[in-house]
Amino acid sequence: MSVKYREHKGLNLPNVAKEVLEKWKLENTFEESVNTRDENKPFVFFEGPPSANGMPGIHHVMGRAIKDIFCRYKTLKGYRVERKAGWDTHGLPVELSVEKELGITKEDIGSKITIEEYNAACKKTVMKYTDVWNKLTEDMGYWVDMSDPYITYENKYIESVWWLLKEIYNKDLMYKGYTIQPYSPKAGTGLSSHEINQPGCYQDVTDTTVVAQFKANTNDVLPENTYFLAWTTTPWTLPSNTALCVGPKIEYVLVKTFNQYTGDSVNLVLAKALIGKQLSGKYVLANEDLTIEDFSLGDKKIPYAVEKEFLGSDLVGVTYEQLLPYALPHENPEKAFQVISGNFVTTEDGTGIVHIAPTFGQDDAQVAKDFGIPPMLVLDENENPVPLINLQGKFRPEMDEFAGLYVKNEYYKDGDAPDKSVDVLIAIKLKEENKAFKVEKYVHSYPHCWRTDKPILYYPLDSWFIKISEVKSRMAEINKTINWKPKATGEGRFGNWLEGANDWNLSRSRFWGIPIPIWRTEDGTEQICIGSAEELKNECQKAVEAGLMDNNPLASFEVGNMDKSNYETFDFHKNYVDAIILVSPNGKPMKREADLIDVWFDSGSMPIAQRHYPFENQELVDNKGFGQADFIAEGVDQTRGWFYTLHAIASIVFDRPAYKNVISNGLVLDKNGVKMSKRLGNAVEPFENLSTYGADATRWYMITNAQPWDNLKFDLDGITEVQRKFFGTLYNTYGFFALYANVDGFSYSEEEVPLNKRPEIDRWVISKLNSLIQDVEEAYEIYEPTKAGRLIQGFVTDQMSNWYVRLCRRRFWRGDYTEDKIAAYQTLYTCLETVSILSSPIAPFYADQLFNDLNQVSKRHSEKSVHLTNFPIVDKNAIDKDLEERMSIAQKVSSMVLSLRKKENIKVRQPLQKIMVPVLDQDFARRIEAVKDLILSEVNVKELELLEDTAGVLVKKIKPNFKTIGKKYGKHMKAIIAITNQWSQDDIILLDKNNGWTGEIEGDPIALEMEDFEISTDDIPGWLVATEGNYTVALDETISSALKNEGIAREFVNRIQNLRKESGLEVTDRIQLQIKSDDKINLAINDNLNYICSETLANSLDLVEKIQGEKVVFEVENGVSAELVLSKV
RNA sequence: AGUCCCUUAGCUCAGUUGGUUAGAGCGCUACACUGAUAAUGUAGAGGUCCGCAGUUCAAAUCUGCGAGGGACUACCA
Repeated sequence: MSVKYREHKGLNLPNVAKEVLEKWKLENTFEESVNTRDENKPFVFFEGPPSANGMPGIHHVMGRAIKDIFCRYKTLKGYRVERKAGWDTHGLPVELSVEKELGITKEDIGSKITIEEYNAACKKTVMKYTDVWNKLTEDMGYWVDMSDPYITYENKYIESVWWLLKEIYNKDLMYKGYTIQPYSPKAGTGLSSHEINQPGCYQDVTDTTVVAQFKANTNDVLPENTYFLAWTTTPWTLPSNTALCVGPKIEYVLVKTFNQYTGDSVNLVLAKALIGKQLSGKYVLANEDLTIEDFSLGDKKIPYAVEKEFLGSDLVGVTYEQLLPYALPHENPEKAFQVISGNFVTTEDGTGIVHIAPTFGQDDAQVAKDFGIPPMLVLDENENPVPLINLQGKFRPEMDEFAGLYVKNEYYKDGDAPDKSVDVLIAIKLKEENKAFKVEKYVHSYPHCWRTDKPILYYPLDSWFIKISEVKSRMAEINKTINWKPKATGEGRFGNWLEGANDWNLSRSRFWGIPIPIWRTEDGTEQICIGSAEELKNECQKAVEAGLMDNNPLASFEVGNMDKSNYETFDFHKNYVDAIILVSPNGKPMKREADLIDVWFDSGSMPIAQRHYPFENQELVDNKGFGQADFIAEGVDQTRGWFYTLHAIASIVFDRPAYKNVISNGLVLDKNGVKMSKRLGNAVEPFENLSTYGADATRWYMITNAQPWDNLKFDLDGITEVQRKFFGTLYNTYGFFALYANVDGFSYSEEEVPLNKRPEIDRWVISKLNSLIQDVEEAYEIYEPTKAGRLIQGFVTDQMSNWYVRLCRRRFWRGDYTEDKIAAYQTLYTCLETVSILSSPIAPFYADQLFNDLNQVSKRHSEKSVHLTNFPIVDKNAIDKDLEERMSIAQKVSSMVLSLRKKENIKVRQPLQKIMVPVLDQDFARRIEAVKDLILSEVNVKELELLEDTAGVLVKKIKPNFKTIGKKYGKHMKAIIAITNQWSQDDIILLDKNNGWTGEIEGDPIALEMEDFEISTDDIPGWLVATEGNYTVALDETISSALKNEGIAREFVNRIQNLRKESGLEVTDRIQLQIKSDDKINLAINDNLNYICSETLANSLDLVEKIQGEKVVFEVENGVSAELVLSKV
């Protein structure tokens, strides 16, 4: 026996991780775990690309632990799980951090710094923290191939993205439209919401506001001369009005009164809640002194009277006359000028009716679109639809007397501004035409361009869209085939989102990203979408031949050559491709559309772009399923991010789901449930955490504490608990095993002791173990890691450690190396080894160490790591539910006896004579008989007596079985309970005799059988009794003198064992004992001499009058102390 | 504003198809057990199962309304 089980000095999980990590590196364990698996049995996993320009947080540990668990699990199941890492490299955060770094702004790009230089800086910055990320990956034990990651800025990647986009383009699912965006006419550029939110952008300004009167077309509800009142702070948008919006649930009134400027009699519609606000000042409610008829223009008071009330929904569909008829929408003008409804309408200010100008407001555009209301777009000289205001911020020619005027005076050069702004002119015009109810100055906060300091407009700007609206029903259908964890996220949040999905706005007016590969003629009549480098090269060639370009920028690119170097001969980024001018079929020059693609399209393309499909890896993607993930996992915040874009692209292009199983995990909050942020200082630093507690404890805590999709309240005390409770117990169980297996030289070299030759407790724990394998496998299979972890933890702490080992201790450390002992070793070994495999996906480091500690001696596996083994196969024959039930009885009964002892203050060390258990059915009798010895030894009692109720001494209790009776006689349940509650002991005996009960309740015949009742014993008169559920136990508490002495002997054994331990003796050392003679204990010792000696490995025990050597004094029981000397032989 | 999720002991969480007295761990108190244990056992204290209404013989569980918390979307992640 040369190799021994490693005996560790204390459990240090961070060190374990370090040691195992070294081993993995040395042995290439990760590569092995992939390469040794069957190539034809792939399990496809997609790694969502993190952005490496920010530091990782503790939530990344959570997300990656989930990914890792299932990849490792599937590996154990024999799948080949390749995991290609990736980096998300484009997008606004990168650009912002570069701008900050260089001290420049978006405006400087192209002037102070070239786009080329700027993009180079972005490229450099984006990978700033790769090392940190790689370290986190390693430290937390996340296995992913970092050696060859996909990077979204690489030309190969972009080429695949372009290919996808062209596929979508070819399906006629792309179009150029517009969205309403903040726009600065002075700067001539759109602004991002980020720019709008910069401090100082919102400034208080005084604007001319108008409450306009929109004349309703008469109908059943509304009389002649009825006007809708709508308030606006931007009168310049009134010519572009195409609808009015009411709140469907808001109450409106019809008010009869007069226009203060013209004196005309008018009927006004406005929200009831705003009468006071609008009809104030001059306006007074008509009364006896001032009737409606009395008014004439010039009077100081204007009477009004409320005529009618209605709900907003009643007004929907009513049409009205255009307020300022300069132009009509070029499309569907007949649908314009009607009342629609929207939930965003409030009665906080204004009139409760909102003027809608779809071309100049985001909400406006949305609500108009929902109701099919056309925006005020007219056709320009080139037949392109444009709004009534041009890009300089001036009214178009259609606006007659207003044509050419800036809509805001601020846009004029200093000194050039007219006295009266457009807003004022419009207000005057409306007043004169009986179209203005009220004109007022109003101070409000309005966004300004941070660069020019001029007010911005919300303006329709060109964007490219994917027609999601056309494919969303198919997307919803495909979504139904995806297994979402949790289900509700897929069906609810994601499903609903799909149903209501808007077209996908792809355009981003930034610099660092994938350019939209569309080239277009100036008049927009011809365009081309480029889908590959080859195509671009060919098109460039045509352009060169047409004389539009001097040379072909892709001249040195060799078509079909997939070498990296070949793909570095050009650059697909904006700085490069914007210089390319292509030629249209009609010979016109085509320029690239200036925008970039939404970065979400980048990451959504990764299933194929990571493999440069279809230019490379066609076989893998087309025939081996690598274009479709078996499994992905990300945070729930990705529902409308990555999950969505993956799904959209795969659905549109391939008509299949991008992933079959998906876990969307919740957030990691601090222990008070507050989101972690640097600002609050409550963020947990992942590296510090990992080095303090170790990856295993952190991962185990995260996974077992809450379901992944619930938010995790991250509490360090929780990790400590896991460390102590789960890993501590597992470690100690192994330590116990190793200690004695080394003493006995157990190396699992003996023949396996057949199950039927092993004792009941061995078969029990093996049965439990196999149940565990089955349950854990199922939990992993349905992507429930929390369940798996909790099951394993329960087995380790409750079954294996606190029951099996506890009850079997003496089998390990007493007696010869018999078959029983070998069985015990084999059993415990099997448990430990199986646990190491089952828990390895969650706790990869510790599990590997445990596995190797065991395997190093036994050599049962040829694999050098637990992660290279196979998931254990359930031995269904070993599962014996009856046995598990029996043991559960033993556990319960033991616990009850211990509780009785406690109640009577009798130490467990004091043996007692007898317990009695009433049995009411033979099944129970058989079961408890089988585990009798275990119970007796656990509770330190000599006999167990089964009490059959022959004499009728047992007091019985009866409980109706609600489940079975409820089904039959639900209505009479209460009556039945009332009856059975009154039954006496005799009634219960009678029930037994008659094998049921029949009767009548409210005229209905009732027939109850024995299975409708549960009969249990309540009490055994004259005994100390504990009852729990259906079990009852009685304890004989008389202590005879023999028992008393045995108790004293056990007390001695306990003290001597403790002494041995304290003196640092090895478990195998033999000792000799001297005890000072004392009448009170002599008998107890002499009667149990053999017992004491064999328990404590004492060669001799002498009772002496005077003891020699260093004595120890202790109290045996109240008032009796003993003196003892222990010496090593 | 919309969509979705969550709410059970001081804390973290279980709670099967509705069914008997709603559980576990941590923490607290006391006592015990232990030649594996950083463990463990027993007992005690601790509950308006967020609220209201409904369905039902029976609701933590199903339905509706509401409250509180959270996430996402409201255009350049």
